[in-house]
Amino acid sequence: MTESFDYFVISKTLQCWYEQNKRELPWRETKDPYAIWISEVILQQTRVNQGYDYYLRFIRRFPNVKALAKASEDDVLKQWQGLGYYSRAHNLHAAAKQIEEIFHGEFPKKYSDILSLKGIGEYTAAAIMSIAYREPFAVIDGNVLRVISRLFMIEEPVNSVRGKKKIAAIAHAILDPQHPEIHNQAIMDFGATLCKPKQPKCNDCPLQVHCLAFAKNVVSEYPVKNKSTKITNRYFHYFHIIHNDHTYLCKREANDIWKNLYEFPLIETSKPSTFIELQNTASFTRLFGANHDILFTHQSHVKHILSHQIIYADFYKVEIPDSENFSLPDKFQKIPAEYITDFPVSRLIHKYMENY
DNA sequence: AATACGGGGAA
DNA sequence: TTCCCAGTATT
Repeated sequence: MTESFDYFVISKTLQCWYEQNKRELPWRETKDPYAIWISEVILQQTRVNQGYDYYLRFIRRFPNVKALAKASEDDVLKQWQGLGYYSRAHNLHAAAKQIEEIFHGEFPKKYSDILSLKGIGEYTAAAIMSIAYREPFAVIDGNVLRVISRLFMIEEPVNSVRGKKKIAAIAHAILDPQHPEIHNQAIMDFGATLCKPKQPKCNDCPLQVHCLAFAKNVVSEYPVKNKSTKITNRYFHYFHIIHNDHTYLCKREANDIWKNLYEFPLIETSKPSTFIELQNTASFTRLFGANHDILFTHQSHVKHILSHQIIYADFYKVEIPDSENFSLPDKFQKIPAEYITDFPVSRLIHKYMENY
């Protein structure tokens, strides 16, 4: 009894704080489940500032499920270019088609149906249920994990199953079922702007009296977390081929970084390699044969840092005389030079194209 | 239960 | 440098 009352006070305090301090955001102007969905997927593992413009552009280009479903894969990827985690765009596109075919173009209203859509997990399903339909589902994202882990001094790592279950139980317990959409957005905004990972503003915190970690002066030790995996090094060698004002691009199909994005013909090596060493590989011969009239020029060496890998990329300009008879296998698309910007590419390729 | 998946911003 | 962000899918 006293416990549930305490939970109620916590939610009310958060909601009150939210009304005074919430950020004005475009996806908070609508109850359209489609728009809410797009915003939530864009914001997966992505800060509001980074996703803001993408949201506006995406909604303008694909205003509803039908528009997204009938768009081309490349068009959707192109809108996503630069945002990262490209499977989100792929899944968004697939889910729009799911909605068209399975739910007859109407965005589903049941939690289980929403959860069945590609790219929607427990967090996003709960966010849509609560924000678009005002149903009592508690969201659990990075902010909620941190806020609850501090408030209740959760000792289990938040990235362990036990820790997550413990926090999920509390998240549901403190949810105000009368105002789930306000509660959920309140606790996330609170975590993002006040109960931050570094330098939380405990002095301004309206939940200070409820916070066990603050009482023991150990806020900075929470959330407890298992250490992350280590990073790997990769070595990419790209060939920007120029032949009759055309170049070649290839779509990345493997389950790897940048899946479904395009890039120049690539040779990846397990160690740093000079051009001479590259020339002696079977991959090189497959691309360029034994043709001696080709002029290779080293253009740039780039260190590209991702979350769990570092890519060392060399770019070579490959000039082939117009008179030369040259072609590559079908998986490489021959592209007129002026069309290369039509293809969705990684940040790494985009930067090269900009400087070229 | 672990790992892969981008890119950027803050300290 | 390190952390981590309105997480999900795969292994």
